[in-house]
Amino acid sequence: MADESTDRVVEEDSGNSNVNDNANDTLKYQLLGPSLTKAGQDAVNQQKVSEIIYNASKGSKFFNHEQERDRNQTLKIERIAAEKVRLEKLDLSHDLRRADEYLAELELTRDLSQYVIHVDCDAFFAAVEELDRPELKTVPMAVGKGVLTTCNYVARKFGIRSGMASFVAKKLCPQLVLLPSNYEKYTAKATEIRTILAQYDPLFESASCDEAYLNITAYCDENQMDPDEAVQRLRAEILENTKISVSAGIAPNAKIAKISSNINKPNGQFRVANERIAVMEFMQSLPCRKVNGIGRVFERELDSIGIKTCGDIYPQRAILTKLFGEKAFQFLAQCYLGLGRTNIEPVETHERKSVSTETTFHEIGDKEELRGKLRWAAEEMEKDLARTQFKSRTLCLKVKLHTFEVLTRQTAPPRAVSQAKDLYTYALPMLIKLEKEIPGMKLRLLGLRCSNLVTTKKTGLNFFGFTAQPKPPTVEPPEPTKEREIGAEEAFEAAARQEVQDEMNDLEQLSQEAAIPDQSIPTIEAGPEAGPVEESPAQWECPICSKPQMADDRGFNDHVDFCLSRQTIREATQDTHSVIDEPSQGTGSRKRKPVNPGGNEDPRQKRLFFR
DNA sequence: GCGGATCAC
DNA sequence: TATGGTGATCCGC
Repeated sequence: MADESTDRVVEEDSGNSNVNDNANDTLKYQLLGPSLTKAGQDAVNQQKVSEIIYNASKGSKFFNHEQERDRNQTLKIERIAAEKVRLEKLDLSHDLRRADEYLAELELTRDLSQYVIHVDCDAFFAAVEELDRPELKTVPMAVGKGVLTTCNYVARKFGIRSGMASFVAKKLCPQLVLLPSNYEKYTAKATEIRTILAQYDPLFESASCDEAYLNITAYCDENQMDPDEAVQRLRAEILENTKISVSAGIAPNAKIAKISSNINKPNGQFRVANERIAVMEFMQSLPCRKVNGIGRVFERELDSIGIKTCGDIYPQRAILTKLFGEKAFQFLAQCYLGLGRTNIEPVETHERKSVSTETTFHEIGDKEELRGKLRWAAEEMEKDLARTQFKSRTLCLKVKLHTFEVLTRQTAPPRAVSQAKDLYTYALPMLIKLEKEIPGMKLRLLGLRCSNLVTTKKTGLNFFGFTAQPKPPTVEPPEPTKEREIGAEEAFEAAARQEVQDEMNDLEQLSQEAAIPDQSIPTIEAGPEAGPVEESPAQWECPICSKPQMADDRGFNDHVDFCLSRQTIREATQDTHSVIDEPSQGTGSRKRKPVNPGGNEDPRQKRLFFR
């Protein structure tokens, strides 16, 4: 059976013009940027836009790099297509049975009892700017320098999109108005919106600055309201109170809600009913690219084996694991069935895994100047680590060459680090090594990333009041006062001396593969070696609700904000049910199953849950 | 565990 | 003239 259907697809596939017929087609598609399939592009002559972008980019280093990437992807895709042909000559009955068993297993996890919605602000940054300057509503306008972060719907008619280089956008539309971004303003507006969201689901989940997931099952129950009606009300309330228009998707799970919020954008909503048949039909004709987690590359790979829509996944199910791996198979199986998570939870409950900082600059080859950039990155990282209250056991240096090629090198300092001078000291040898590997190295970006994080926060109780760890977690002792009093300049001079030492030893070190810095570096002070990585998520007591809280500094979603807005709501609405006051009683106020059917929501974004 | 690649926003 | 920053995951080695 699988053989029959896959054969059919092969034949259909031979006429596919998207894949290999014209190498420039895929490159042009690539150059159009990632947001092509998003909303607002219907009226655009995509062919013409593509030509303009292509010509504006042609010959640049960026273009050459994209071309190179495109070539590699094309090669990979050819291998995949050839492998498919090879596989289909084999006996696939075992793989087919295994796939079907997995699908049957997944089917058992289907949960149609919840109303999950995804709320997405329409052209958010641009919309906020238009509130201050209404005259911009009727002209093409975008926010961002160098690269656009957002543009209004007038600009989209010209083929302009977020993520586009502004000089390219100007070619598409010379009269485009460009505004610098003002994140404080957007944050303030986002807070207003979240205040309203909390009334519909106090445990809503901010997906980003301008997006959120809500589970409105309880709200609908309590208010005897249809989900469509509830969302109409929610959107009207947001528009009235904040003057921001939002779109929404309503579905049995987050994955479909997310897709649905784009369907009637802007200022619209779309619902997929909580019925198996409705879900299956919706997925059947849905282009894979619409699913969160399937980007331009995976889209091309799937296309090359005849999968364009989620419905196309089924006939190919027997070969997916061998072609793309187990994770991808499981993910695609969930796409086909239209499964997704239903447990929506505040983002504070997620555990941070890394902190990073990076900047792009004009091409730099001068070694001293590059050290200056590294120093700056180290200083930024120190601030970020202080803000997030972490130390790091793994330090990663990221550079982008003038050719746009990206390289990373990581190292594990002998102990967790957080101070700029330490970060600099341990990152510098990696930079030096790269300079030796790449003679005449010229960079356009340099950054640092810290992972394997160790919290410096006081330990306590987690969100639900359980102790976070069986053993008392290690807490980094405060730095000795002596260290604190050393000024940054002084510290860097010390690091610079170390650098000279490093460079003197460099040849020998390299020959022994010993890019490990001298461990007698002044800053390393006693203190117990950090034991097992501190993972306690609960760190501080909320000044509003006096409950121990998960720590996470992500501004938009911080708990205090949440509590404050909840207080405001309660004052305004005489809210009496307020089960959210008692987070320790369970999974919150919602009537819903706490389980996550088929937790593998996204091939590249693992969700984190309470332990 | 490391480095490259992909993805989202 | 000129193409971003942050965080996360997966894969092959």
